[in-house]
Amino acid sequence: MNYWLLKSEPDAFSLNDLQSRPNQTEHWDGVRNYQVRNMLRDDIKKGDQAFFYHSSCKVPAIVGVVDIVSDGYPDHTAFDAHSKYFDAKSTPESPRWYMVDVAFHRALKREIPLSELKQQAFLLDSDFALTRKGSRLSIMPVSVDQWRYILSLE
DNA sequence: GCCAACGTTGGC
DNA sequence: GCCAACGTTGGC
Repeated sequence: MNYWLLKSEPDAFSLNDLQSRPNQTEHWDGVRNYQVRNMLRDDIKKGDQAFFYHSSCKVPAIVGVVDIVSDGYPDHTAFDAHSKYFDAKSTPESPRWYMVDVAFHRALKREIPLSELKQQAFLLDSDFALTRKGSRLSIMPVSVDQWRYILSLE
């Protein structure tokens, strides 16, 4: 079992939005970055867990935990000419983009802001991807030790 | 294959 | 709104 961090802009899709969905489940679609695509296609598996991170907002922070409830499968929004995620170069026969399904697990007892994570020597020393300079990936791996450490800050 | 131009992300 | 850091595109 592996751990991840998923970024989302709360104005577009927040943890509360996920909790409000039918079955508290949603497709994690629209990823159009090859490095993240590879993770979705090859590495992220049903049964994994991920932090839900709010980005591009007043207080960027880890706000909750979600369950990965599917393996990666082709992102069908790429096939839909009306979708903003349409990509003519991705076809059902040869899909270019992938997604997984995620389910609400729980909200953290308190939000853990990025500013606080940046002050944690353990995370800096262990090369935590979120606080790494220039890191812009919308999905990133979290080690078991990092996962437990962050939960201990709750 | 290089690299300039452009677009995007996301913290501040 | 600014801007640093990346990623992508396309001419050559």
